[in-house]
Amino acid sequence: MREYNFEIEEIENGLRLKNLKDFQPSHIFDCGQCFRWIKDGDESYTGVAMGKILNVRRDGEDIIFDNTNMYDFENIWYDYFDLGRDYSSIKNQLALHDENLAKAVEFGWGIRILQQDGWEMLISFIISSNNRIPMIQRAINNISERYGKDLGEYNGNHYFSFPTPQELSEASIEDLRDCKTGFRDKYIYYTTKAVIEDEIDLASFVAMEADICHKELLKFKGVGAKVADCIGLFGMRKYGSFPVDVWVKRVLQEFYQAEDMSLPKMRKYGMDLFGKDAGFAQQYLFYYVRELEIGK
DNA sequence: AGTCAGGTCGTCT
DNA sequence: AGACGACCTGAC
Repeated sequence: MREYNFEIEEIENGLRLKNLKDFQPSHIFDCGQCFRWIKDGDESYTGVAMGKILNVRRDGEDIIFDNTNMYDFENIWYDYFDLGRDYSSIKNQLALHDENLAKAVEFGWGIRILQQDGWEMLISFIISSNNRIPMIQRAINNISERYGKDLGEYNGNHYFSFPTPQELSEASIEDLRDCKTGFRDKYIYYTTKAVIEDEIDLASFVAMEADICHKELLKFKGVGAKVADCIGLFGMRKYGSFPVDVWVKRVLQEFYQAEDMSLPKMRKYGMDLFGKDAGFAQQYLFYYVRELEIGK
């Protein structure tokens, strides 16, 4: 077994993580980075990632991972939850930047940026454009049900993997419209087509230099600056990304004296302001203002 | 009925 | 380069 700076206890059908710092399920799953983790009635979250169903909840000071084992923890969940990163150090650094960021970090103390799948992020964030979270979730769920693999049951519900490019290429534009993707149906269709025909491996984007990665992502239909930044940050480890949506735009205007400038300028403004950790700063700020509806 | 939501695309200066 | 309207969908 590997050595960690927290303790793991194997329990019935899962794991108990003790002394795990900077980890709060609600902060992680509700900070806007993912769409497939749904809160159950018991305050636990169930989601699908890397073809596995996992349930996560807090139990006092501990975190419970249900429906998994040590093997998957070491091979999947450790990296997925970015457990090798020292978030306390990042938070301390950000808190020194300014008062507002300090408050945002305190508010979303348990946020972690998940290391999600690049291909899934590509399609998911295309769907996110000019859309609402419940509808984004529904569309992704429809796509997974119809084109992904049945992963079986957990607590009475069926879960499906997010389809591979090959699997999703079975869908026509009309099929995608039926999944309630709206006008983004053709973006998804042509993006999937491009990935298949040009044999693009989205996982290889992780190794790319951030700027190149961003430019490559912009080549896909339905991917603009904001969506490319989200894909880069959440699916390709580009932590200097600064996705600017309506909320972040408000943040920059409310807290950081930004004028009402264009999106490309806002993006540069944020990246210059926060530097290499801009992506982390963006997440804490986004969660803070959206939860409290600051500036609305 | 009109507006708005994790924006992007196409078209026109 | 930069501005502007259109766009699925459904909830307020």
